[in-house]
Amino acid sequence: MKSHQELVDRLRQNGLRITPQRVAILEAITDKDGHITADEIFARINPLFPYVDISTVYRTLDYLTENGLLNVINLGTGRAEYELVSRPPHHHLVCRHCKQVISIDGELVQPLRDALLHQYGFAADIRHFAIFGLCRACREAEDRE
Amino acid sequence: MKSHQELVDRLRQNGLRITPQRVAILEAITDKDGHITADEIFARINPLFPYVDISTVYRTLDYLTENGLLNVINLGTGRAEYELVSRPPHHHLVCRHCKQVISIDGELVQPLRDALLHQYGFAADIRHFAIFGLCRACREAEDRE
DNA sequence: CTGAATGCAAACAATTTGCATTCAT
DNA sequence: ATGAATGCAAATTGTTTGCATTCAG
Repeated sequence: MKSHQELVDRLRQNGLRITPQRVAILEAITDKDGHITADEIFARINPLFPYVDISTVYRTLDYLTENGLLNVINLGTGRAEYELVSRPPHHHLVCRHCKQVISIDGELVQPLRDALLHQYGFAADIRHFAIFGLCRACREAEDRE
Repeated sequence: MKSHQELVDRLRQNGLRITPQRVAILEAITDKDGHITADEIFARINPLFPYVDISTVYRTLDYLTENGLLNVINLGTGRAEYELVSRPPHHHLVCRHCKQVISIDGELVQPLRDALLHQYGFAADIRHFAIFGLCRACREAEDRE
């Protein structure tokens, strides 16, 4: 659980510009503490700062991603999800039936990462790992049919 | 390498309707032999059958997916990719820098699948596996900076 | 013949862009 | 003061939908 203040400090340290919009957006992200979409951020911010435009949200998300504060994840929902880089390593199991996203920790995936690195020279990004499939509940429901 | 004829036969067997559009779309998919996007299909078909509409392409892709002939993959490119279910199990390594997609075979991932199934009851879809990261070339280029 | 599939045009949703204005440094 | 960031409106891109017409079975 990182406060947005720490992140603002980090922006400042890197010589990046700090604007009220950026602070508000970081706040929305740290509040949610997980992955969040652009329009979710917009929805949270809008009541408090009605003048902030959705395009600013997108631009800021790009900016924060480029500067290493955020990761983008694409979970096949049709909209990009953003999360703090600082979150502990974990992965996403996306149920293709109920669309539920289960977070699991990074350990399980370590052997696979090693294998990919050795055999393909591919450095799997430990934070962009999305695994699609069927969760237990949906699998059981499907068997019952 | 599956001919589109086999697939048309399969449609027929399942009592699904066969139209010239559907045949053309299947043909485009088997020709490409890999993953393909809706507009790629459209681009291939259009010169030959100019009357085929992009909406028909999308509807057909949905239809073929629902009926188990195709898989949808979302590789974070902003557009959905489709591929034949009949392709041997494999996965996609997506380079977040050069956007290259590397296909690897299914073996490597087997241990992880087993672990997910046992520990989380999650049946990872062996065909929808997308792994994001940095390919060798881009990693080396980045180190050099 | 009958319902399913198509073409067309129009609607949508997510995201991006051009440009004049405002603001952080 | 100067270039970067913003708001606004409009454009783009990928995808979906309503509806009258056509076609496969």
